[in-house]
Amino acid sequence: MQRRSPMPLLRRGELAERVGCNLETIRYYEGIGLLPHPPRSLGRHRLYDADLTKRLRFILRGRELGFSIEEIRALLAIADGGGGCADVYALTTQHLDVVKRKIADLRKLQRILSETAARCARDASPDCPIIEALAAPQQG
Amino acid sequence: MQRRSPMPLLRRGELAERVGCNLETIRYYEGIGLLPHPPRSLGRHRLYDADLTKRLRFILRGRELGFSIEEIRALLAIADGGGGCADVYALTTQHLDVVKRKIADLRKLQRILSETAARCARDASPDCPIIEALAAPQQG
DNA sequence: GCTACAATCTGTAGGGACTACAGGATCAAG
DNA sequence: CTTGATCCTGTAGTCCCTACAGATTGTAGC
Repeated sequence: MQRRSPMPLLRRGELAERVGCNLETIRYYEGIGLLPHPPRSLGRHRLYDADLTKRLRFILRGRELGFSIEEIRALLAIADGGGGCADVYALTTQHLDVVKRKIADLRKLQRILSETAARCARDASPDCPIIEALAAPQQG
Repeated sequence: MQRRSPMPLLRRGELAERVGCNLETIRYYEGIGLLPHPPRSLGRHRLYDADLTKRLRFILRGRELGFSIEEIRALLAIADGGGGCADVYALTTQHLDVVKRKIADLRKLQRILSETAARCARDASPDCPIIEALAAPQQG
């Protein structure tokens, strides 16, 4: 059990910098109950240990991966509860579908954007193909 | 010039249904100055012609493609001004970069999600690989 | 110990892009 | 002419933060 100060209790600003988020975001997550109330210093300053840091990283990671706050709340509940890997699996594959659809949409968008940009004369001509493309969605 | 009633002036609800958006969205776009004030009926009900419908479609299409309201405002200004295809090109390619980055991120996410989901035992075991993956981002 | 100055505390307001609601007026059909 | 759907207006709520103001600590130098 190596407990030789692996982390010397961070304050909010330090934690924010370490995990790479806005420091108000931390307070926000505490406010909505994703992050538990941390212990405080004598002067009521929040103090974060490794566990809380890990939990915050979990939340941020989930957000980064596109999970909603409520989805993350569910994941955390399962993680806290210990069991229910099946639930996590369901949540994840469900989310995976959303991600796949999003990628497909963006790829279509990319194609449209680059095609129209390629056709663009890049001059001051009044008939811009990009504008046309935006104006006429799918009129066959 | 075939002006034999190509469209018989739509009211807000009809327009919303036709273009496929929430009817409050139309009023919102009018409020922020993307959509001009339409003519009204005797009883102050908004009446939309083909031009306004087209403009709304333009806006919705732009949003769908991920342009921000301000970007669309710029595109519309250029379209209204007539010239400046070069500006449109700049805006589009710039946006294309964002889209490309987003696709790359989502692909990475997709890989992570499907890999972890595949490793998931789908039982009630306490050590869920998905939870682990979320908890430990990139600790080498 | 005292003085600066940075960091944190609190509550609350703002932002982007909508969406919903309440209470009243108008429209189209019967 | 009445009924029920639609529309009007202004305003409040949603989601997920982000920023600000004014007061309070924490800390480093002297």
